[in-house]
Amino acid sequence: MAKTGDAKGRGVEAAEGFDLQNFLPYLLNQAAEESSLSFQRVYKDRYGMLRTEWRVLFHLGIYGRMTAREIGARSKMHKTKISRAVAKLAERRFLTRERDEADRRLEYLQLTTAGERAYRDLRAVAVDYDAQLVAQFGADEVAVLRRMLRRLAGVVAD
Amino acid sequence: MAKTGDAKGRGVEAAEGFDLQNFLPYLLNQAAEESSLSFQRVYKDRYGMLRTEWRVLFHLGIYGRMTAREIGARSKMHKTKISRAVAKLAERRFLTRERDEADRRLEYLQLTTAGERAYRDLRAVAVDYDAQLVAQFGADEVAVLRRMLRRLAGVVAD
DNA sequence: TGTTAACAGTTGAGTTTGTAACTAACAACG
DNA sequence: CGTTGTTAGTTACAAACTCAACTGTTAACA
Repeated sequence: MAKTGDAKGRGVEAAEGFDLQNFLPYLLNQAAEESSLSFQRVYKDRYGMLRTEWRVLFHLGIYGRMTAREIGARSKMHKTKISRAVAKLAERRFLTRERDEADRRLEYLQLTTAGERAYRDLRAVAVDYDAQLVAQFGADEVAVLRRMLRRLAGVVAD
Repeated sequence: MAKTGDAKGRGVEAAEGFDLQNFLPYLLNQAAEESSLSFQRVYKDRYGMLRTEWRVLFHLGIYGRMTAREIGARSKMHKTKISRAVAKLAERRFLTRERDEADRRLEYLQLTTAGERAYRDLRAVAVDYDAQLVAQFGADEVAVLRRMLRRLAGVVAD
């Protein structure tokens, strides 16, 4: 009963009512990409960092000394990405690696002074940027948004 | 006045109150990635498609015959990604390419019967999956979410 | 018209990512 | 102890992405 009269001109049953712009995975990706752009420019241009790298930097900046495994557990990033990000950050002297002598598989990562400086700098940018993103909505709306996103992201605790 | 007494144990000023889990670009990425996973498994396992490919497929399925340029304008995907996705879909006989004789730079893309079949199959999965994602929230909440995401994605009209 | 700019789409080189296999170390249990 | 399994982290290779340069075509306008 759908009005699919003009299959040529209008596309295959647009009338069946599937809207890509409302498909959550697609919509989330679009929003995520768009909202990452400006911040990406900063960490990329200012520090030559990749997304994985600022994430590792922030994890260490926020939560302090921890192992790659813990970063993986918190962020759900794959361990190879973390491994490579850590290698780059270490090379740039943004963090130090310290072997755990009790369990020599583990390596504790910690920001150096330079790493902390970079973290604080980027954190300030992030705070401003987030505020700017949030400013276009009401506080209650933002609370709803954050709660739903956390749920969709599968964040249980922290 | 922030209680940063245990810099070693707690990390660098967690007290300054920056929470990665609330930073919108990060949170959006987490939610987007997580929510894409199940659907990705379907188009990947069932059709060996990449994300760009199902997107192109859906654009043609929903909106009908159009050029690569139009797909790019709607989806904000880079033209090289689209070019390669189109090449793959054409190779699999999911779409046909037709040169515009009035402006020979343009090429109209259109799904074949096989392409349409794949589109309908995946659309059905997408509809179910979206419903399932949405089911865990209230209808009003979802409306708020979608509106905010569209805004963040920079969707003006359509 | 002839020249220059702009546009649609493709290709190639270098970079980043994903997958699987790998090393090194610990754990469990006979 | 010694075998087997598991874990933390790395590496190798292939797939995918990015960016810039390219082809072919149309538009602008002197």
